[in-house]
Amino acid sequence: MTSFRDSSAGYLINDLARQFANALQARIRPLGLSTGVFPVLVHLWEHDGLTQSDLVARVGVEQATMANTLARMQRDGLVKRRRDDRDGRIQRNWLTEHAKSLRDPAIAAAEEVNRTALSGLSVEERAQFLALLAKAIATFGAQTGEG
Amino acid sequence: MTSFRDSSAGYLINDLARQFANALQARIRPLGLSTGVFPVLVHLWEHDGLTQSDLVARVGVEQATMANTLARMQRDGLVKRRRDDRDGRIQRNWLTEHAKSLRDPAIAAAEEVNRTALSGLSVEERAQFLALLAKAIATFGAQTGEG
DNA sequence: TCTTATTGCATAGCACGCTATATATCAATT
DNA sequence: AATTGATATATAGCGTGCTATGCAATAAGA
Repeated sequence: MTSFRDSSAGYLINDLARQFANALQARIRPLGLSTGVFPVLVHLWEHDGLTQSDLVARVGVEQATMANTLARMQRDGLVKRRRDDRDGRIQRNWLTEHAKSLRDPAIAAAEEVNRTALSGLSVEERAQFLALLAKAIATFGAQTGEG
Repeated sequence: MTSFRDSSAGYLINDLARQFANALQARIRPLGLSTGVFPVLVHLWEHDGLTQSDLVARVGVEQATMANTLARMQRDGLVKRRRDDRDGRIQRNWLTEHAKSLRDPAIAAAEEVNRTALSGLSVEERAQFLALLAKAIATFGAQTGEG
């Protein structure tokens, strides 16, 4: 008698996502980071000076969520925001030196969490898992409006 | 050049979990439900009258999270709480008739979200996906303290 | 030029997760 | 009986997500 929750992808994914978030949180807290800023940093490390709407499109959260996250990041000395001269609506987000210096340890922490989480899977299973995750994200996005 | 985020299980799972939560939220909102109460209801539908600590163990969230969720459910007329006669610390949580009546449409909504999310996967892939999710949850739980 | 979108960002308010801490009740020890 | 410990629940405070709404700056149309 397998109950609903054991065979519900959503139920399982929600569970796993919380475990990931908690594990990552524990490891990056000593760096002064939290889970919400992580994807923002990942994008700014790759391409500094993005606008809020750039980040909204890339990270995939709502605009209001990003506004709050960037406000916290500014408060905590991770980014500085400067208005654009040509377009008074735009603010570009620039990493502080401190935020740049956190890149390597932060990425290392995230990779350690990933390794821990997938340590029970074979190499083939890990590849399958990532592929299936990507596929689910893609089909979901296609269904709900091209996120 | 595959960037960190494309091959990070945590990154992908977090993404997918949000998509699931948003999709479920949209579908159960007309029923007066929200995502946080869903796992609690699933357990109470199977076994009514559980205590808060029962639910904490089963659902896997922290005690404080469950306390808040149950308070909202009581406020919204989904559960009634009665103290145990023999043990004054315990409160058992009983579904209202209204909450019982929501079972079928709520489960149907969740199953529809699951189908939508996995519609791009073959039958074999879906089975693999669920198995890999369960495996990751298990190994993760074993590593971080038998949640 | 004036009006009307559209775009970029902020704010309000809430759900839901967390940690840390308090409180009340029962159990066990002395 | 009094103290100590364990258990059950609540509360405070905050991060991260959401929807809904407001506002300022630019772009487009009349």
